[in-house]
Amino acid sequence: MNSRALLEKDDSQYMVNVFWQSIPPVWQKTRSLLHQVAVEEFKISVSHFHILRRLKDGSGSVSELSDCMHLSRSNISRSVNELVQLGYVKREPDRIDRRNINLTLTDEGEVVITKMLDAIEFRLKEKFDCLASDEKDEVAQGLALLLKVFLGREVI
Amino acid sequence: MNSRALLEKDDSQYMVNVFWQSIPPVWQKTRSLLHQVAVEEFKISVSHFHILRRLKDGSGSVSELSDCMHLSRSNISRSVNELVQLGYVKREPDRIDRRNINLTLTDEGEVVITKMLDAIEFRLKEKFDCLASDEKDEVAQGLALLLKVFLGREVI
DNA sequence: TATAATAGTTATGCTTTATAACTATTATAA
DNA sequence: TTATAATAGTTATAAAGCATAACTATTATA
Repeated sequence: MNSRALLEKDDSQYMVNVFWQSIPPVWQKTRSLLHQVAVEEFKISVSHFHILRRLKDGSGSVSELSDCMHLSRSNISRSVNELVQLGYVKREPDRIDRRNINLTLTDEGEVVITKMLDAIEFRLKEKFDCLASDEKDEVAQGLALLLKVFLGREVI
Repeated sequence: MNSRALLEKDDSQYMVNVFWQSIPPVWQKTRSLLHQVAVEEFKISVSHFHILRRLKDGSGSVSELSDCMHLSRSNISRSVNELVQLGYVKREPDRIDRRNINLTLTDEGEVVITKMLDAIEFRLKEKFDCLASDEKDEVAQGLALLLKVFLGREVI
């Protein structure tokens, strides 16, 4: 089917169609991928994986994680506790404001999340390498725009 | 930042970055939207919503839903049971192969899922209407390619 | 200084999901 | 044909995920 023709006919209706056909299945596939790596290979939950992933780029707090992951603080708190017991995360109370507890990865946590991200990247690259260079560009531009319109955020 | 420059440097690495930055947040936003409409407005679960959405385009079975939704048959079976009790879905045993039970929407189910999809479409269009026409085109093309490379499927 | 706000934790229960055991029906292979 | 396997669906059970509310400790503010 010629998407151009449809776009000219009713842009937004077509967008909605494309949205339903792509976003949910792509996410399901992604979630299944994360599940394979996190749960089956590394024996932690997908939620744990996301926490480690966020902490990889620097430190964080329960509240910050709660905000960006859209989960309640109580759940993050419990998950963090489990990650601490696994030896992947350490808590360090802030000396200035003692309400804050800073979360950082341990060396072991760093190793584990790096391995997991590598495993996932490997599989993602396998998929993306099937695309021509200009097609990759199109996907990247499309996703960047989607992010902008959906969340008012730019790709860094 | 100039994405073009990055693309020329290392296409797939950049793709993976874009992927992590866009897909999970976009999906979280989407899920939150579905939750608002399905759970808060229409008092059914997001999973129920997806079942009704699949059944809207024709009939289906527990196994088919299980496959495409990546959920176990037992869960689909229970969910379908709840939807039957709500009066949104009806079961019709197949006369040829009596193992199969055909699932279709009732009139009420049809009305409800149509209302829900309209509500969601309204909000999606609100977002997409902020894009210029050529930008919509870019998003649609990007998502179509993503679908193709990710799931080997074409947008209909 | 009393009150409110913030950060985090713990306790509880509901929802979602997976696994396993089961029935009923149809396909297949000896 | 008959015994076995495969398929479709259901039910039971338990585990994981998640939200709400109640709580402690600390800091801000009125």
